Amino acid sequence: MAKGTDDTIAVRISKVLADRIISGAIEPGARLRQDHVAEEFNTSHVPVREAFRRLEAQGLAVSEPRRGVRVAAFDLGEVKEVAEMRAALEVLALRHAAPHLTSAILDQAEEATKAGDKSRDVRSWEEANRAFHRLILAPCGMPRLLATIDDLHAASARFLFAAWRSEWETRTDQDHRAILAALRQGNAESAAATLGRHVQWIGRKPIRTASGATREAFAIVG
Amino acid sequence: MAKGTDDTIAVRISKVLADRIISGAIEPGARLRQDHVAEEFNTSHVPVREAFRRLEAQGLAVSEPRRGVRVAAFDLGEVKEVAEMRAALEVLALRHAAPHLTSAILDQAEEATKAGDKSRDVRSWEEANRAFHRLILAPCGMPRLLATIDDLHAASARFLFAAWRSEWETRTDQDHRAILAALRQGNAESAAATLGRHVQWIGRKPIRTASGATREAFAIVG
DNA sequence: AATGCAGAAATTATCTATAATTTTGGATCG
DNA sequence: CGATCCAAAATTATAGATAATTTCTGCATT
Repeated sequence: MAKGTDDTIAVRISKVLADRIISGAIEPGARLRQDHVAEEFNTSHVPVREAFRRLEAQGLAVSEPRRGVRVAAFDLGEVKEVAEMRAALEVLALRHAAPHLTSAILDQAEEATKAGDKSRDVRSWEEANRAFHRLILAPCGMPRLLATIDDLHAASARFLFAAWRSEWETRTDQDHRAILAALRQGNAESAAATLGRHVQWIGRKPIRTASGATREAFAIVG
Repeated sequence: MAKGTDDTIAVRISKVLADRIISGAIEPGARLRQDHVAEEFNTSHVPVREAFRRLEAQGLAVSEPRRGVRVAAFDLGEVKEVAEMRAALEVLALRHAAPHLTSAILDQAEEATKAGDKSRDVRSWEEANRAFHRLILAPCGMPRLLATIDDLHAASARFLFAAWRSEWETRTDQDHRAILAALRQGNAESAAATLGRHVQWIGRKPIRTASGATREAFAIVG
């Protein structure tokens, strides 16, 4: 992964901050103070502000004019919303990608699935899962659609990490295998239908809050 | 239309530029020079750069690091892509909005349809059409989905204005009426199906290029 | 005539400084 | 004791200036 030495400073900052927000290192609702960030990266606040605009566009931060920018909050409603948007858009992408899928690509996707099944922590499972989806969708050749899906995946990952902060139980992903089987048989519609259901699978999990009470956490697990 | 006096300057600039790009006042591929824009708006270039980031996020501009930003180009492929994304997402939004639609809203939507049918120029037709879609979709209560659909509408409008720069023939929108009728009968699925087909209706039109040759122009007409 | 190089001009990216706004802490008053 | 208001501090927004990069232009060379 090229760390983009030719990237502008603003892009580099936005990538680092995006990673922190997604991983949960910065809490939802936390303020992002431009001077603090600027100091950390040894820059002025101007590129920091541009980085904030990028995060805003991705839906990872929200800004109120003259009141600063803070990490976007999210609730069960947004988890559902993202799941449904992903279902609609990934199905569309897969329908267009299917004719261009080679067995080489499908083999790679199978490898990604196996890697996910073997993962012993959320982070590597998420990475493998994202790789699977990207592999089978990328050949659709629709850049705008893929960019939108990427942003939704970032949001999904955030929900996931918020719920399964550390514990993770390995599980074999039957959906991924069913999708691959259907694609190998040239049955794009069946694959798309499974994918549509798959990404709407919302996992539930009780987590302990800081105050000691327990509440349910939700995340897209597909 | 609140011109947002409390908006930040960057937001104001981005709105004006977005309007120019959508209307075709600035050609696709044209460079956006920050100092020139800054001079025009009597500001420094810093808010201009932030405005550029916003346009980029909306897909109206593309930027290459250290080489500046230019108005995004588009081709038939992207017109189709946007049409399909709109179909997928607007159908989703309508399914969620349907239970919350009141007859008052549907009446307003019918007014918008009539206004569109009476329009004698592209600009006012587009405005009425957008109002119709927004009215029936907004009650879905999914802010992220609505924001994405808005961006797609902006892109659609751009395609439309590029093709039908001035001439426009009035026509009665049967699809809008069919959608409203289905919604009034509580048949959300039928309305959604019609909407899905409706926004994928791509108009074709021969236009004369600067060099005198004719080529086909395409636009989403729904 | 085409190609390549050098210097100039233009443009972008960043930094430092200033102005404006909001938040906060504390003192005063009801 | 609590609410309100004012002043100080913190933070954001913008401006003006500087450094670095790219693009342009003209001239020399093949």
